[in-house]
Amino acid sequence: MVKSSTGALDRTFGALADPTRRGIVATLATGPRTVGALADPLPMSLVAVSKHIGVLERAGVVTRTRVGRTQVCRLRPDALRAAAGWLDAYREFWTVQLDSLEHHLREQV
Amino acid sequence: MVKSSTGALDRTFGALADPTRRGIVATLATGPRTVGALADPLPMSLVAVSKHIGVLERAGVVTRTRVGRTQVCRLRPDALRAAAGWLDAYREFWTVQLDSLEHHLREQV
DNA sequence: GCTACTCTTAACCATGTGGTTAAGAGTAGC
DNA sequence: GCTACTCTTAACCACATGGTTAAGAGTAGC
Repeated sequence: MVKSSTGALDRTFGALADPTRRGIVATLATGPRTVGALADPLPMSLVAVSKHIGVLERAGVVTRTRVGRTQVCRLRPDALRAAAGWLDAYREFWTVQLDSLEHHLREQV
Repeated sequence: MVKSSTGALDRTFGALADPTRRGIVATLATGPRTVGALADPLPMSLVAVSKHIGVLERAGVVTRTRVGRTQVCRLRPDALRAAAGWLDAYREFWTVQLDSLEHHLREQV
């Protein structure tokens, strides 16, 4: 089925739903890397890593720029910030709301 | 291919990668709802909503408990907190790191 | 220009998502 | 017990993900 409203948050959360891609994000947070440098420690082919980077790129989490014959990846903060912003709206829930859940459970006894 | 290490974060971020499910989370943040109440305003079948809830449930974001002949859904904060915690590690990046990126770009001129 | 290096594209396969309809399982209430 | 209500399971379809290998595109450097 065709996905009608594939928004930015969809792609961002989707991109983070994989340990390999979260690892790439963690690495890039320490500085830019080439595709090869990112792929080197990973237990999969370069092609697979390139495709993971493609998912991160489409999600706006990463940019690729050609430098000589290498492709340098950098982290873009915007998408990650948006995802964190969405979750922030529920920060209140898992602090305040926990108390009222506890309260509710006590009432059930 | 079989997914070997499908961790909790994988499922949590994956669950949030859909606007319908994020909407369900937003609704449940205001209080528990039955499956029917969640499905009512949504432009899709009850079955589709039930499957979305299944994804949220497997991700640990939501619990379902039978009450009479209805099924009541509640938000569980743990999974969301873990996802927000992961993103928090990069909060520094999109504030501090932005300055050094700017600095880097100026150096390139 | 030839070769080597780096990476992407193409083709393929298995699985999960995202939806449908149809049928089944539990519970409420007369 | 029968019926109505609420929800899940089963079967199906189309598409994206997550991996593979093989082949192609750009660039560097002799």
